[in-house]
Amino acid sequence: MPELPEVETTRRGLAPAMEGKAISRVILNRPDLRFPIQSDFRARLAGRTVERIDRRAKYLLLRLSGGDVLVAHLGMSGSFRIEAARAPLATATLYREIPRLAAHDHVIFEMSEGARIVYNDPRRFGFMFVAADADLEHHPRMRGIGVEPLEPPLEPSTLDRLFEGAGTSLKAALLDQKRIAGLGNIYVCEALHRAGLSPLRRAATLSGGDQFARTARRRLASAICNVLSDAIEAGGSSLKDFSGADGKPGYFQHAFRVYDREGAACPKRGCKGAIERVVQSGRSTFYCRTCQR
DNA sequence: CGCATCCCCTGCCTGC
DNA sequence: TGCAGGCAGGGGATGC
Repeated sequence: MPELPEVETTRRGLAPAMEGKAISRVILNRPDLRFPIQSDFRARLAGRTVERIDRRAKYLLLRLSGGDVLVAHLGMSGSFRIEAARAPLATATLYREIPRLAAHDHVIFEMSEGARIVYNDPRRFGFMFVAADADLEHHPRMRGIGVEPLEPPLEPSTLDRLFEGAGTSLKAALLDQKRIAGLGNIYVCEALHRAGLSPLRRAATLSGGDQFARTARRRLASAICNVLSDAIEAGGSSLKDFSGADGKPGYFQHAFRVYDREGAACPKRGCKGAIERVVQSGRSTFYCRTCQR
């Protein structure tokens, strides 16, 4: 589910529920997600105020008072939901209301004002950890992450540098988080179709000074920025069950031009081709061989 | 070093 | 209806 637009949608949904508010307690329903959860995870969060929520690549960064940062990655199936504070019962409360747990609710953040932020992740490819904010850029999981494609907007000259000497396919190069951060399988396929470039082409053919490469870089840089901003504006893509933390599903999946559209007519005006599915480095690629060269 | 392959895990869909 | 197999938005480890 979550590529850059979905993570950004999640960030925007969580911000009003968490920023400026304190975490009173953290509940762990299992000792691990993708990786074991740090033994001091709960203690380092309790009582801290979430000062700001940022995004880097596909990571959410919750900056905490006291100099720590909570880093969360949603993997393939992770999502957050907000359960608003319940109104206090009018008369004496005879029981403590137990919130309903859904399957795969692994981590719950209780906020001081009563709201609960629930992390759900069926496949458990997601993970979280707490780190000192000052060391974050040296952290093994954060080190080496590539450029952010939107802020500032990706430049053709950056693509020139990133693809120089790359022996791999354009598709694989764009999926590589060490080059550009935040693209995943959907948005790479969509960006390449918008740019009219074949995912099978060698990435290095976009580097250098010849006319084709210069044009291709310009088209690709624009296509990447445009598809990501369009998707963010649509609240991301909801394939199965993704929804932003506010509970609203995204609707960018209706704007897919190639992803998961094998056999459909190519949507490009005037193109008579059809969308094909091929496998590259073990993952599906959708493209039109007629207009993507 | 770069690249392909396999693997982690659960759920859903297809075909038999 | 049940079951096996394939596939899924990510990315880390391994081996060539």
